[in-house]
Amino acid sequence: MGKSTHDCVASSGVKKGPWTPAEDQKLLAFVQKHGHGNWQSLPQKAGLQRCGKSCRLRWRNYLRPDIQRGNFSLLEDQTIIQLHALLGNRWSAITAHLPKRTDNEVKNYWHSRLKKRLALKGYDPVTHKPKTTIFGFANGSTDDPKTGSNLNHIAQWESARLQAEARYVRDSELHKQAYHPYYNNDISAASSILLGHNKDFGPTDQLFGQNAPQCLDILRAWESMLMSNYSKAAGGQDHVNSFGNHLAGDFEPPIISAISSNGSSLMDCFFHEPVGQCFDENYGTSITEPFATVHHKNNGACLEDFGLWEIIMQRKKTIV
DNA sequence: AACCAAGGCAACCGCTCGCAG
DNA sequence: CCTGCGAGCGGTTGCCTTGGT
Repeated sequence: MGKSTHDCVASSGVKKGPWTPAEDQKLLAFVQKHGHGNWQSLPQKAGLQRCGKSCRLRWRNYLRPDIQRGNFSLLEDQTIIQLHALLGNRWSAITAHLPKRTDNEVKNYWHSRLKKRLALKGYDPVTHKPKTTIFGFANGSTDDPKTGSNLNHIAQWESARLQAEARYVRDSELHKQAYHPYYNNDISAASSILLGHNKDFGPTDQLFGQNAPQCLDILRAWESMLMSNYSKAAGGQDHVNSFGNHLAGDFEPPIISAISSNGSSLMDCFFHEPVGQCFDENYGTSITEPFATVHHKNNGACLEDFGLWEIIMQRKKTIV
């Protein structure tokens, strides 16, 4: 397409650079009174020596009344990180979940803070995978103590990614449904339905019909795979997961134990725990504990081994 | 106090998309 | 279908501030 005719050009009378308070006041007053309408014609009408594009940016990124300025909260940090893992550099899509922030602000914040923070923790800010190969431990080196600590982080990262995905889909797909477990914040019911624990609801597909949330689809597929692996493992035979990683035949997914012992499941963990606990500085507690348990109890098996990563990457293409 | 480097952030640039004619 | 225009988006730039020496 090339350069559009409306692009700001260095023609005479068009000012560039930082906006002055007087210019801000002119733009603000005009938009509040008339609306912005056509940005190209706005500068002339408002008496500004700026191009329309510059006016639009100034309004969107600074003057809009619904913008919240100031420090980002922990929750906002985590939301951005999780959504970036899911969506990549799609700042407008990410910002859609932070209604009081601008895409420019989120983008700047990512580049100046969050990216570095991830790097410090040993994650590639682009792929959100650990910089040290994620597959190292899956190649038979599960007894490496260094790997063990990585596993914990990986598991936490995966869970947070999934949670972001769940929230993303939930927000976009379910918010208009009047009667729905999620809509009513009855997450436990939703997860129970998926696991067939709640006899008050029919099968998942009957309940959701064609509006079945895809995040749940992912979890369902994952748990299905887990069950499948477990059933094979219970037979005492070694098996190989979808990544071709070898799993010892005597491993016992603790998720199974959790379901049978107290009726809750990994699904419950995903939806019950507040996002704010996912990435505390010390990677301490929270939703990720079940995964840590997975690691400890199963001699190094992790989400990767259960094929969740593969499912997410496949689903990511269809959801976004 | 002066200088310098690094970081943060507002603004710009160039490209793509959607839509109307 | 093609073209041009307006709007939106993501990458980049460059100025300003801050902190260290």
